[in-house]
Amino acid sequence: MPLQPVVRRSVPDEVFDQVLGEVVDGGIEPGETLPSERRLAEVLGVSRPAVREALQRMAQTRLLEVRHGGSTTVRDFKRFAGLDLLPQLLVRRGNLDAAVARSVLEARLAIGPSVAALAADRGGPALAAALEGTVDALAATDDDVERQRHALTYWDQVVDAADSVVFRLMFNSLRAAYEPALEALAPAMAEEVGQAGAYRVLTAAIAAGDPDTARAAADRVLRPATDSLIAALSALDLQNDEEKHS
Amino acid sequence: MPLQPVVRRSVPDEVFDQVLGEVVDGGIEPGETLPSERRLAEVLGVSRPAVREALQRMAQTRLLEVRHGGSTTVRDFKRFAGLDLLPQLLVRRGNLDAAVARSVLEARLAIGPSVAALAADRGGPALAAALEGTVDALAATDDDVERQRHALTYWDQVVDAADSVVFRLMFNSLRAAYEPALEALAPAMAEEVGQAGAYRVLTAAIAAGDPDTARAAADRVLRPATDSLIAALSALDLQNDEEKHS
DNA sequence: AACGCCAACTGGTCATACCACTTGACCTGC
DNA sequence: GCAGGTCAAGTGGTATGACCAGTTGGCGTT
Repeated sequence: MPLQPVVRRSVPDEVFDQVLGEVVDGGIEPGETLPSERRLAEVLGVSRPAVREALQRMAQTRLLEVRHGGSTTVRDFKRFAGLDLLPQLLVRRGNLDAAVARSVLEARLAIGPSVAALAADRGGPALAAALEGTVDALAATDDDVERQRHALTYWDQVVDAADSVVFRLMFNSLRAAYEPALEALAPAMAEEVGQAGAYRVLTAAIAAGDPDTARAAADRVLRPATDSLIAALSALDLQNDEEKHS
Repeated sequence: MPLQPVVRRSVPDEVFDQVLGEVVDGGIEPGETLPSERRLAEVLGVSRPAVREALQRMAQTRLLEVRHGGSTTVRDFKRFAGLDLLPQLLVRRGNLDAAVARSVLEARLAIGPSVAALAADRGGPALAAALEGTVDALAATDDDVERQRHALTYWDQVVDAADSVVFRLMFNSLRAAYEPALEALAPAMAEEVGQAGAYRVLTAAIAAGDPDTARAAADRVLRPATDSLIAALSALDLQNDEEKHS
């Protein structure tokens, strides 16, 4: 087995994860109050600053409402959590959540073509050369993990060219959720990143400054793997349901 | 003037904002190291735990890289920041950033129709009734602020029906950026939220379970205000440029 | 019964001490 | 001279205890 970097989990990290689990898995309903910081510190066997740091981080993502002098209440994460929570929802307790994964694929398919269209509209000649270089690199390797990285680089360049802060931030959030599982997903994504030709067509459309063609080409890059993965996820889901009922 | 709730800014909040400003405005380049926690505490005249809390919160949003024993370095927020940073980018130092606002409008126009299509595909009969009720409420008031709130509720219901975690989280993030400025934006959005008819067409398409029609109808709801606002922002931008050069 | 005060509890902040880790200079042995 | 190990200094990580500041609810007064 290949050597892995040791994971060093700090105390606040641990507390954060535990409280997050309670909130996300419904152990504490929205509107309920959390135990006081002192009490939590006592129960968890850690110092109050450690608890405090975890709760403040959670408050920053709008999952808690902390009131000076009053109690700390849990908010409805489905209504208030931002996209930065995606990594924690995508893989919970070490398992991939099929419904979340499906929605990631759907979002990718919905947004990618729009970004490509914007890039076609705004990208200059330098962009085309850069994209071609990335596709060349993608085509030059046989390793699926490497190919995925090149594909990520490719989309990174497209997003840059789209010159949209919002899409850039969305891309960053999605990448943060995706990258940790990149190696595990290599077989599943092999179909997509193996199609260098589709990327070349997209590159040509972007280089030509043709938004509509670029949109369609991006769809052709993303759709096949999206469809087959969603089908696979559905099958997995049915299977899990059967196991539960047996 | 109407009484306003007092804003209570905690010490870590203040530190967070200051450091964030340095990072976002380029006062500290990516890769550079931050002063040590003790040093920062001394310079800012606050305690180390306060500094620590601010830095940890910043690290959670991937804007800093904190290494135990080593130094804390600044990361490139353009590459790593998630969508949750949007509120702070949209309005910086009290001013609306035109480029960011434009990208919000673009993203809204690109994503809204896709979400509507998903909702049409997945929504049941209960959804149609709920949406109609919201449009009725929207049509029943003359106050632009109230109308905006109803429009938000409308989209909230659509996003719910789309049954997609990712789009839900994106919507939450966008709303978090949008709501604080809701009152200021009332005149700008009046054009859109005044068109109850367009919402009714969209509602009918969703109720009919027709994704393609819903997509087109959503586009018609969002596009007019999007186009005119982007035009207004461009004019504003040119004007600012002229002021700079004069 | 209504009001106002106050004690108890909550989060907010600070100072300080010590632990754990990284770094780089220095020193050793070859 | 240089590869190796050693160690001190500096960094972030954690804990403790104290006190400030705001909220809440009960209890007494009116």
